[in-house]
Amino acid sequence: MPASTGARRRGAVRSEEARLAVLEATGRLFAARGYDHLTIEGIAAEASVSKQTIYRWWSSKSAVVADALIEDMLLPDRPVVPDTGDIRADLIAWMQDLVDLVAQPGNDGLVRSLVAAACESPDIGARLNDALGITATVSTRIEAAVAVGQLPADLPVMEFVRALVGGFVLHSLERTEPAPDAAERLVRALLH
Amino acid sequence: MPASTGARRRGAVRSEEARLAVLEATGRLFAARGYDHLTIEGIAAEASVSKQTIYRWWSSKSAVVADALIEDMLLPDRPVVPDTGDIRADLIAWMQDLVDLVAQPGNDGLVRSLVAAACESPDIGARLNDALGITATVSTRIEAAVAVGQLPADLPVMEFVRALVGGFVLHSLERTEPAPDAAERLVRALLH
DNA sequence: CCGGTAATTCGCAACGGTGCGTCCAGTTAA
DNA sequence: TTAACTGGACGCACCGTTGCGAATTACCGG
Repeated sequence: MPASTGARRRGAVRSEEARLAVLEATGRLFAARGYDHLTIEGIAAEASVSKQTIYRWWSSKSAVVADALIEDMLLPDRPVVPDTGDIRADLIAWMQDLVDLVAQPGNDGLVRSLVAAACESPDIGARLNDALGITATVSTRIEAAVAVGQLPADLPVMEFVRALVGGFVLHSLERTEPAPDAAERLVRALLH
Repeated sequence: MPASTGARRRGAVRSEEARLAVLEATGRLFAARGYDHLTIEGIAAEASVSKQTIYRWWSSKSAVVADALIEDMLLPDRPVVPDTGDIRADLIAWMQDLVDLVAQPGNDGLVRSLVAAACESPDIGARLNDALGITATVSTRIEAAVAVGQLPADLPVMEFVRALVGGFVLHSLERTEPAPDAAERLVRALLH
């Protein structure tokens, strides 16, 4: 670790090309076959990189996935919570976007794969909320609703969001065809 | 075909002893090392049973775990939702029991293991709710609260419960020390 | 300024280990 | 007789590690 000052490093420098190839390959395989069928050797082959190059920089499969998650290689464009002033309608619209997203052909196992990864790695678990767009979009929208009095001032925002996303995740784990009004029902369960 | 009378089976019958030994061994190993470190060969050894005997009756690791789940080999005694008449206090008490349960020494990875298993198997996923005691206790308690007017009549009960349990599960995945008032906050997020 | 050397990267290829899922042989029980 | 049992072996996939040669890059002495 040749850090800030003094100890300068000598020798070849890390190949950014290889690094990106690994993360992109991880994203492709993750989407195509899911987290549990992901293997280091498979990633290496897909990225046209040697296995050692992966082991040199990442300690495990979950570390690679965590990095790919950070660099936005795993998830397609995440829905954004709209702000029409009506918090209920906005949350329903957002949840519906989420439902539609995972209903698309290639994305059936996507949530399950993410959750599986989170089960295995604390790093990914901590970022699971972020991955589904919570901090970035939902909680700020909730706080705005609290500010204008649409929601009680003492609402535990973090827990509220967790319940919302958690309900969505549990539903995904059940693998049942989501009802047409699934998004609306889930939001209504929280906003009654 | 081997119906009521007449058509008798020939040959040895399935050993109930072996069947139970497998499920009990699965329960022990699941609690001790978690779902992902569970192996068929490990179960066979722990149960003093040949690997073939497992493959004869179960198609995969997750099938064995699903059966063990059904036969209550995986989870310690599950908390029951009390009924004092105050739905909020009851839910908080139940949720606190749940938090305390997984806070016990051996149980840290229990929820994560269950969720990991649910990710891999539709069978287990469908039963995850049951496993955490939903149908048996929570939803009936909720419906009772609806009946006496403590909760709105049009509350989507199933979704409400999913949100409650989902919030708990997501919190487990984050691996953060639960705050002392975590149970209370989660319930308050749903009951405001 | 130039060439040597040391450090660090990469790719390739192999290693022993573990678990998979299957198969066969022999034994035991309905 | 027939099916379930035990025990052992098989090839396969992937693991995580190691050794090797080649390329790259900094430093250092001429």
